[in-house]
Amino acid sequence: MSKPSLPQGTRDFNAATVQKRQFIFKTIQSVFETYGFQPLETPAMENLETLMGKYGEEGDKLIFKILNNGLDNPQKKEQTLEGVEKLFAGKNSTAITERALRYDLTIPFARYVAMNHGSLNLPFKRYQIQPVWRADRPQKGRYREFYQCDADVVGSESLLNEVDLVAVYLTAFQKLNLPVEVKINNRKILLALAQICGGEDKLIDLTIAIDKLDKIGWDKVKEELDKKNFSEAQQKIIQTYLTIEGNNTEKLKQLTILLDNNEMGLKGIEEINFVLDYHIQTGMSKHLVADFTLARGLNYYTGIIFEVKAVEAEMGSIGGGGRYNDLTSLFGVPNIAGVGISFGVDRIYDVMEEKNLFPTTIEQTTQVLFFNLGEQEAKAAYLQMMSLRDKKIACEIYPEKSKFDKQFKYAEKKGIPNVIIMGTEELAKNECTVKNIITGKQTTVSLSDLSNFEF
RNA sequence: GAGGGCGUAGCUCAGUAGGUUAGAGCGACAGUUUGUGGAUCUGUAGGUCGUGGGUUCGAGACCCAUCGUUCUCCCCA
Repeated sequence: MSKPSLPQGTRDFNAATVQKRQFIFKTIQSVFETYGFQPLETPAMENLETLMGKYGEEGDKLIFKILNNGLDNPQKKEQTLEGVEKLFAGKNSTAITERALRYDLTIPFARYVAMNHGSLNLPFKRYQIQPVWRADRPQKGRYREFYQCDADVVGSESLLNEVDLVAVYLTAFQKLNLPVEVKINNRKILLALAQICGGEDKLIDLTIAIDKLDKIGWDKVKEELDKKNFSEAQQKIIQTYLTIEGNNTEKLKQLTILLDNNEMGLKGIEEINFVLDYHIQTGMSKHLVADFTLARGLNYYTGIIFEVKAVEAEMGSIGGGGRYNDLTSLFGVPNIAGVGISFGVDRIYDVMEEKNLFPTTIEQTTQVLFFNLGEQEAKAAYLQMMSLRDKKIACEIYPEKSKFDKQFKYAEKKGIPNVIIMGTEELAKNECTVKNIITGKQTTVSLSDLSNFEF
């Protein structure tokens, strides 16, 4: 028998880790609810067709596909072999796989909205906290199974939603005590830049090149632009665009000049201004940074886009989102606009752990351990324990009659602060001994008073 | 998809230019202590050196393959 192991990129979570993760989940969830979002859960698997083509070419490759059952059925051998042929031709085959694990929460949500739009009360605000799976190669801050916490609003084009979602981000991270910066940009601005530099069809090439700036530097970006046939004049504009600096107001002013009254661009700038202006009022604008190099890969975004970065941490983005004006049309229901954000809990956990930001109080364990000193003693102790449990005090009894040494060590390792000793001596007097193993203080308590004892 | 690092006891690692019975610390277990733990001391258990080939008189060490893991790039949370 080989050693047991875990699939690549997946993890087990021990008690301490689960409690810390729960802390993050609960914090985010409570913020979502405070802002009027309601929960939704969708299945771990979707029809492959629902997911394919929604995340770009790269994204499609990272979808975990589920092998169909019954492929060994001899009667279907022909179909199966044909399916395999299709796979080798680079196509998907429903004969081999027709289901896949969810890749994010946004597309399943869009699918849900498309299926239920008749009965939804628009604008519809939902949040969703579930794991997603990606067949990516694991590395730091990157797993094959990880949680996302999404909040989306559909059926409203108002920028007030963007304003609100920024507030959700900043409120949640403030509660988590994790300093962050929310970067904001607008796909309309990127589109405007593309229009100025050779046409809208250049948008994708442009965003890919722009996105790489902080990683590879301008010279390499220029090389990419050369390859994609951007002219010198166009490159000049792009370079100016990328080197815009200053505070948000200054940056937007410079951008306005650069984009030279491009209608789309002005619209984009106006939208960012709207959001910034609202948050000057709330005092949150100091955590908001207009960043025109922000592009975001998911190609369904059409308006404002966000990305959250932990301040002073070696970690990719810990959240992202944006506006998608026609996501449900992919599922045959046009004209439902939406905007949403996502929290990457696993990365948030990693950053908080690295920076030691978890409150010490969240690791909870048993409060009282009853020693087991024999059959009669254990039976008497059990009764006392049940009355403490009624008072919501977490207790347990050591299941075997063992030496003190062993029972003490168990309590110590599990971090149980109190032990109760009920042996023959104590029972004879209807008492028990309560010992705090941290302070070493020992108290004799009569059994009738035990349920009122302050541990 | 491309490229690098690492796989030796439950854990963290050592193992010198290939040489006999592969080591340490921590942990575990037992005793010192029939009902008062954390300390000390003593003792015990635990490894087909990831797996499979190859080179060699001889491989934990060298070579090849394979699996696992980790990191970087691509891309992303």
